[in-house]
Amino acid sequence: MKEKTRNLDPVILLKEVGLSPTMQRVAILRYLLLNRNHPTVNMIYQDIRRKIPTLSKTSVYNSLNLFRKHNLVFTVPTDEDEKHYDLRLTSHSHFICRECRIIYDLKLPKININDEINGHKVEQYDVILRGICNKCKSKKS
Amino acid sequence: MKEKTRNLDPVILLKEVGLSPTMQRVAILRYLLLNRNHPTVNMIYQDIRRKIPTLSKTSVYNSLNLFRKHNLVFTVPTDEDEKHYDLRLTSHSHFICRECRIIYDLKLPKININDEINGHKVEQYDVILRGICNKCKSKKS
DNA sequence: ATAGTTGCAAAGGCTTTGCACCGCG
DNA sequence: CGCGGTGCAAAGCCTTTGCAACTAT
Repeated sequence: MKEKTRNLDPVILLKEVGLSPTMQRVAILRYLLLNRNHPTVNMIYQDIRRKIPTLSKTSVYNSLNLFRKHNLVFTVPTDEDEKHYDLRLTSHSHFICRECRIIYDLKLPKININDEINGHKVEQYDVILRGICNKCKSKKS
Repeated sequence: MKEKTRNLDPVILLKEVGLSPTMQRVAILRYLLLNRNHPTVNMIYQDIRRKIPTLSKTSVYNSLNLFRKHNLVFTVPTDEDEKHYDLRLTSHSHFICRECRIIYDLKLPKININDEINGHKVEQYDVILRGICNKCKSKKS
């Protein structure tokens, strides 16, 4: 089975869902395309501000919430206060290190989920693994 | 394979992990034992306040954070702002309705996760399903 | 003109922190 | 007395909202 390939140009992605590709939006979406690091609003803001010094945090929030409505980005379900954003161009799981809090992408064998479970209509699922990542493990020894 | 049965007495549970069973802590833990509804701090607070009117929200926070440190309770990874608490006496998954935001427990076939993936030490995993629950589905029709 | 965007400032909401008080060994 | 636990008040953050200025069609 082949993953559907999607266009990786932020401008085209935005147009596809009917959003005007403003400088800010393109920059934010491009950041997400280039940095697959599940960033927080602040990480995105701090980075793009170097190129667009007038960028406001509000616009980052606005854009990301818009992107979410259009299923361009998703949030990684964590138990942290800050939201972490994710593109999901391919289906994958996440490993969260309880030491350094870094979120790693993981390719797990797909699990079979019915479209309907206990009468609930299932649209999406996430698998989150937790533990100690390899870097933190070696730091300790 | 049999699930390990655990004592369901809040006092004993607290003592087992070395926490003194104060009135507040017992009440909070008992609430979680009796109400498997993935409550927020506020839900717990509002309920117990009826019996212990002097209870403070701070104490609810203090207790729950303590319980978490001792692995008595966990938080359900959602993308909401309020944390939802869960006991996990048995391993189960969660279904979150994107309409009413209710979190349902789900018994899914266990998935096989290695203790180590990509060099990361896996200690725990969560499966979160999302969609529309049966109640909200029928409301719409 | 008109609708859509941006960004500052303020508000809102959840959680943590500081600290005084209380109770119990 | 000393220690742990509680709870009020305040602070801290993340996020949203209100709104005025701006842009582009």
